[in-house]
Amino acid sequence: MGLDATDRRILAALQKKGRMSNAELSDQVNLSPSACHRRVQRLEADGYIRDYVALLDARKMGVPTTVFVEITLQGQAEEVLDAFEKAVSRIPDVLECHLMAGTADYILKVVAENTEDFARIHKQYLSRLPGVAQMQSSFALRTVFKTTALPV
Amino acid sequence: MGLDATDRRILAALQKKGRMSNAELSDQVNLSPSACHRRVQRLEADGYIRDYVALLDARKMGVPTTVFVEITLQGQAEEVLDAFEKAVSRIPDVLECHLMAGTADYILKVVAENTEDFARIHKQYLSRLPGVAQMQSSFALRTVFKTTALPV
DNA sequence: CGAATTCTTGGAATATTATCCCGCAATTTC
DNA sequence: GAAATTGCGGGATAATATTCCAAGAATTCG
Repeated sequence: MGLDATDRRILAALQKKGRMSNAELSDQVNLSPSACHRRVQRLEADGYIRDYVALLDARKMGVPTTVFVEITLQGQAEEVLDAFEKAVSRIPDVLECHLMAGTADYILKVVAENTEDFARIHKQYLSRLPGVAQMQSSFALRTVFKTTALPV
Repeated sequence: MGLDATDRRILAALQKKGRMSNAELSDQVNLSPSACHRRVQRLEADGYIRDYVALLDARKMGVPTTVFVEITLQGQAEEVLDAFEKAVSRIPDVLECHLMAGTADYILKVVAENTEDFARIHKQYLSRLPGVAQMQSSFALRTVFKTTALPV
């Protein structure tokens, strides 16, 4: 893959703390600042690091509720899927959309203020999605944990 | 909630590009650099911004496969749940764990290299989780989209 | 085995950026 | 209406990123 142990340590560190200063990072991976900086630039240029983002607190932002929505479409013609995906991608409350194996269905991850707010999202967006045969929503009572850090 | 329109613009921008320089950010939100910086510090201190992280490319990192695992436990005694959650949180390939409403079950989001690798994860970790009555794994064929950005 | 090439390193110089301090203006409070 | 509070912009300074260069290790090739 082209990653040595030092690269992996860099990636592991930046996955946890993306705004770590280069000096601190170079310290953690036992490299001089300039060598470390070069590696980070390479990892960015080669696409291992896709982005740096701020993660917000869902509770503080007023969307503490996560809902998983399983959707079965009426058919699997490509146009049906395309139209569905295009429509889904415009819903701001949907954070993830996965095409699943098996019967042609999707899983969406949706965030909402609460149950009522999800009802609004359902009415306003989900119920209007094209090509839907069946929809089943499952509420998360509590997020036990959640990370964006891939195993390195 | 204590957030005005400028705060929201700051949060929206940092959710997309967490390493934006303060000068660039202040420009986007029509604020002087110093005022903008002060707001960011407040948003961090008040916990609206939880973290800055680097997002890695799952494909490049060799884990292009996402699997959702639904788990039903044998009982809902608190000790059973605690033991289960504690054990799950030690599996590096599990990125998310949610306690779901309804029958006491969980949804896990797992990443793997491929189907075989998921078999390894299943054998090595999932099959050994305590208190499990039933487990059903669903493979994602394709991630249509995925974002960490909450609606602001 | 040795020379040449390539690759990666560390340190120093420079440019960029973050951070803090100050005075000012607007709004609120009494 | 005066005092206090809040948020602003500009400027000084400290921290940080970024680039350049020469030297050392690893690899290739004759």
